[in-house]
Amino acid sequence: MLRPHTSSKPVSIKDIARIANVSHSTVSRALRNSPLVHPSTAEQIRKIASESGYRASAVARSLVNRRTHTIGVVVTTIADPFNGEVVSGIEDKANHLGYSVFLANSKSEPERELRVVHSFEERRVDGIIVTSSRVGAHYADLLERMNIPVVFLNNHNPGNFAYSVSIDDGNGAREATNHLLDLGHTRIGYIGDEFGLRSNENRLSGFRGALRSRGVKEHAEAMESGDGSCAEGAAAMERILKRTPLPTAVFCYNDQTALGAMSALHARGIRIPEEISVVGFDDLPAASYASPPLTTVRQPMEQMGRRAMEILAGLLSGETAGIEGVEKFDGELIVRRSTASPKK
Amino acid sequence: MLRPHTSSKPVSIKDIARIANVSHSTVSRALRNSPLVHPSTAEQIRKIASESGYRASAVARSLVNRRTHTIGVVVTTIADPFNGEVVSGIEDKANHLGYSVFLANSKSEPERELRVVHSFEERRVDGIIVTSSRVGAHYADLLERMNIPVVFLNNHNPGNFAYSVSIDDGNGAREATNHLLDLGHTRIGYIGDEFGLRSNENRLSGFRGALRSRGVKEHAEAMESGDGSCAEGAAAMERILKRTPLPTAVFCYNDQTALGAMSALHARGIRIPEEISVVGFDDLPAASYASPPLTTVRQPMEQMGRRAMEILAGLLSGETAGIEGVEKFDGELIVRRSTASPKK
DNA sequence: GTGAAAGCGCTAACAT
DNA sequence: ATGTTAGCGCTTTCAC
Repeated sequence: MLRPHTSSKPVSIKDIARIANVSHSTVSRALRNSPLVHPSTAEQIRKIASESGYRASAVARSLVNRRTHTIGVVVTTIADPFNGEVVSGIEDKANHLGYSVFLANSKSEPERELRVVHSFEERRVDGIIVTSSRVGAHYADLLERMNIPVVFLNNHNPGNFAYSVSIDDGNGAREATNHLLDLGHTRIGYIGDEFGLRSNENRLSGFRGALRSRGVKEHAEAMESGDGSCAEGAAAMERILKRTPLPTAVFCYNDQTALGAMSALHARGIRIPEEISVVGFDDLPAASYASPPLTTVRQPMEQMGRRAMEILAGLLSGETAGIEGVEKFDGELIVRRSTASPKK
Repeated sequence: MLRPHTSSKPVSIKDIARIANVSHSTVSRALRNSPLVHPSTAEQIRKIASESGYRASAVARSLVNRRTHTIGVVVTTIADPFNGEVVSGIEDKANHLGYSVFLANSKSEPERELRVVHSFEERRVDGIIVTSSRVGAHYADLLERMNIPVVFLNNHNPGNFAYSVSIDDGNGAREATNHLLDLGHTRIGYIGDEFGLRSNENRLSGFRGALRSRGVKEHAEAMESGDGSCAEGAAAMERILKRTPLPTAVFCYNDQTALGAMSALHARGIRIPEEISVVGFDDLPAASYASPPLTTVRQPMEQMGRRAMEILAGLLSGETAGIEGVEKFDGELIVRRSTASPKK
C-alpha cells in the first residue's frame, strides 16, 4: 500500500532572514553574491542557507524577473530515435546555459499540438524549439503569433520560418545518389516519406538532380513512399519487389525506412548488397549495427539540437553575433557495407 | 542576420478587469468557472479573455497554490531508445493529467545528476520520476531527503525505494533461458551489463536459475559483459568468439547488447540462428527489424512510463487506492527468428 | 454576485 | 551595508 505524500513548505528567504537576524532583502542579496553586503554577514547567511537546505524558488523569481529560464521543446514523439538524439543535444546545451526544458510530444495531432503550445504559453517559457514538425501553416501562424522566439529544426512544413536549423537535404541526397551512380547502378529506386513534406521533396529532388546530371533516367517501377517508419519502409519495399525489373539499388528517405526495407529484402532472401544496394539517411546509431551495416548520410543530430538551443539563447539574450536566421548543416556520406556495384 | 527578440508583456487578469469594468478577482473567478459569478458577466469576461489572447500565468498561479503541476524526469540519456519509449509513456500520461514535464539527462555523471535535481527543486516540481538510474546510494539519499515524492523506474541501484515500477527481470530471464533450453541448447552464454547493477544481477540469476533447474551447467567460456550499448555488446561477443568451445546460444542483457552481438557474429560470417542463437531483452522497435528478427523479452516500456506517472499523480493527489508502492511488470517472451535448435 | 485586501517568495528601487 | 516598501500575477479570505 502507498501512503499519500505529506509535504511541508520549503524554507524561504524570510526564514533565513529571521535566523540570521537581517532583512529578507539582505538575504536575497547575499545569496546572489551582491557586493553590497558585508562579507561576514554574507558568509553567515550562506551558511544558514546551505544548512537549512534552502533552494531559491524559481517560480517566485520568475514572477518578478519575467524570465523563467525555461524553454519548451515540441517533438512529434520522443520515442523516435532521431528526436531522441536531437533532444539530447538541446537538453545538453540548455543545461549548460542554465535553462530547463519542458518536453512535449505532439504526436502530429493538431489538437494535441495546440494544447501543448498553450501549456507552454501558460508556463511562460522563454522560447520554443519545434523539431520535425509535420503540421501545417495553421500551426506555424499560431507560433508566430506568440510573442516568444521559436526555432525550428528540420521542419517538414513548406512554410517559411524566421529561425531554423536544418540539414541540407538536397545535397545529402545528391551525394548518396552519386555514390550509387559511381558504383555503376542505373536502376535506382527511391522510398520516400509522405509526399508533400518539405524534407522529402528536397531529398527527392536531390536524388532526381543527381540522376539527371548523369543522364540516368528514373526507375519508375521503384518509386515508393512510406511514412518514415520501419514498418512502412518494409511495406514499400514489398510493393517494389512485386514489380519488374527490380532496381539494383534503393535510396531511402531515412534510416528507419531503410532498415525496414532491408528487413523486407531479408525476408525474401534477397542479398544486400549483392542483389540490391540500400542507402539510408540520418545515421542513427542502429545504422552501423544493421546487417550489413548501412551506408547512409549522417546528420549531426545532437549538434543540430545544440545549435538550435544556442540560436534560441542568442535570441533571448540579444547576443546575435555570428548567428544566421536560417542555418543549414551538411550531411556526410558514410559508406558502409549495404552498397556495392551491381552484379553484371 | 538575426534580430534579437523584442517581447511585450502578456495580457494579465488586470488588463481584462479594466476592459470588463470589474475587479480582477471577478475575472479570476470567471475564468475558473466559479459559480459565484453572474453568467452574463462571466460570459463577457471569457469573451474578452479569448479575444485578447489571454493565457493565465502558471507561474503566478503556482506561487499561490504551492503546486506547479509540473514533474521532473531524470534519464541517463534520452538518446537511449529504451528511455525514449519510457518518457513517451510518461509524457503522454502527464499530459492527460494536466502535468508538464521537465526533462533532464544525467549522463550518469554524479555531478550533473546533482545539478539536475537541484534545478528541479528550485523549479518546485511536484514530483520526480527517475528512470534507469545507475548512480548509487548517495544519490538515493539526496532524493529521499527532498520533500517531494519520487518514483523510480527500472532503477539499476541495489537501493530500496518506496515507490517504483520495474520489470520482473528474474522471470523474464528465466523464460528466455527456458526457451533456449527447450530448443535443446546446452552451451548457453550470457552477455550482461556492468556487474553490480541490480537489473543485471536479477537477469543473471534468472538465467542461472533456469539452467540449474534443468541440470545444465553454466558455460563459463561465454560469460561476458558490456555496458548495455551495441558497441560493447559487439566487443563482448568478439571476446567470446576467441574462446572455445563456442556457445550455441547467447542470452543478452538487453536488445542493444544483442544487436551489437549479432553484428559481431555477422562480421565473422557466423550464421544466426544456425550456428548461434541470440536472445535479447526489451523488445525495442529495432528488434523486429533486425536480421534475423530478434527473439527477446518484451518490456511494456510506454506502459511502464505511464504507470510511473499514474503512481506519482496518485501520490500527489492522495488518491492511492489500487496503487502498490513497488510494482512489477511481467515481461513477455517474443519468439522471432534469431533462435533455433542447435545443429547436431 | 462583487470588490478590497492580503499574501505566495522573491527582486528592486528607495530610503537611511 | 542594511532595512523598508512596492510589486510581479495570481488566489483567496472577508466584507458588503
